[in-house]
Amino acid sequence: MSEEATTPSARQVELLEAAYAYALTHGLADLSLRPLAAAIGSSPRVLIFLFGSKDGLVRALLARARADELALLDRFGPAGRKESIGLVRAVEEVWAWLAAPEHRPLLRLWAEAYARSLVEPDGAWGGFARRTVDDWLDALAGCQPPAERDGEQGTTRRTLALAVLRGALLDLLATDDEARVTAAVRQQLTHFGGC
Amino acid sequence: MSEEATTPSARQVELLEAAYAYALTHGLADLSLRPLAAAIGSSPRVLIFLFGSKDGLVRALLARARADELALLDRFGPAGRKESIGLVRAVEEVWAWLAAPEHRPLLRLWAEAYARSLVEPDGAWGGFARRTVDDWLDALAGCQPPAERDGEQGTTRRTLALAVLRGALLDLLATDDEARVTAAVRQQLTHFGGC
DNA sequence: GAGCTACTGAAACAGTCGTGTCAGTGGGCG
DNA sequence: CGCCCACTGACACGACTGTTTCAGTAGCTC
Repeated sequence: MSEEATTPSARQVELLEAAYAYALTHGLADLSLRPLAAAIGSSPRVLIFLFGSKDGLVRALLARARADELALLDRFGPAGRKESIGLVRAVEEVWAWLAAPEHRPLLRLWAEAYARSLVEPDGAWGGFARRTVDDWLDALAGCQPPAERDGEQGTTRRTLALAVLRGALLDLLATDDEARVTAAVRQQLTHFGGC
Repeated sequence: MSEEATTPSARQVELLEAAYAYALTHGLADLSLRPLAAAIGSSPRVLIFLFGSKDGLVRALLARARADELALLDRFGPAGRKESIGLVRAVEEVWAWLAAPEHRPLLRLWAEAYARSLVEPDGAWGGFARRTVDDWLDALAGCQPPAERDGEQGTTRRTLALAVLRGALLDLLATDDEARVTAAVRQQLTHFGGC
């Protein structure tokens, strides 16, 4: 049914991983087959052969990035967990991950893909932003106690939590001022629980 | 001193305005001179002549977009105002503007430029994200009462306000779910003032 | 009228893009 | 051995890209 339902071959995942590392430092916007192939020790011919087309490669790269994202989310909000940790602790822990300098490249790539998918909803980028919002809202919902999770107020609270995380991340990526931005997130957490 | 300190000619601002309208609907990422020129009734030759290069044109377009942004900010936080309206009201009013459907294209363009300037800080896009964060923080500072404005807590509060606005905007652009996102912003406002 | 400035059209330049063609390689398995 | 299959190199195709060259044209001032 899908155009690429076949299990990826060993060589395919090897090249995808190399291309992913390349994309993390060079960005996806002006990604070009020839420079990429030269950098990862391959050739445009092979990339086209393995991924079908450049669009296919980009789709694979976006899926790869999303896998990293989902792996992060799984650490905090495994939907079927016994006891939920609550939104406050979830935001706290997620922010620690987002603010870590070693994750900057991935988050820049994420921002790039997100923005691009807003401008042109069709093609390889299509739906990335939408998908990522749903991923995160679901994960945050998994962190809320059941009583809070359902109902309008629960939706509102996790939407707000996501907004704070995303907005703070944008600020951090632009200014690199971790002290100021982290202080803002902390400020939110103190007001978020009580009241 | 600057490479383009000359006052823009009438024809230049006319074409810039047309190109700006084009960029608002088509995005900046894969902007190309020939299709753009054809759409606005000009020619690649003329665009190069008037703006020096494609980079010059992109820079002019980004400056044009920033002008729109600064015009918005001026409406809320004119730095030398007699009485400050406070962060809560500022966020409230700014959000009303951001959530208006007719501003969607501008905000998509903004997100695109922001993300791109994160990935490649050099070139025409360079520094856009950084500049825009400073613009907004300054504007929000202008809305805070003087006693709150200075000091660490004031900085933290306006950083948080900006993060909520930006994060909510990202959500809105991706999901178009104005009711949910606006509810989240409102929720924040009730907690923001009191406590 | 001459001369200057601002703008414009047509065509071509060198380069890069994604992709297709054709001919192989090497290894596992019958 | 021979066959197949995943993979690969060299190369060319056509369609773009930003930019340049050359040759203007309108309008203004002197």
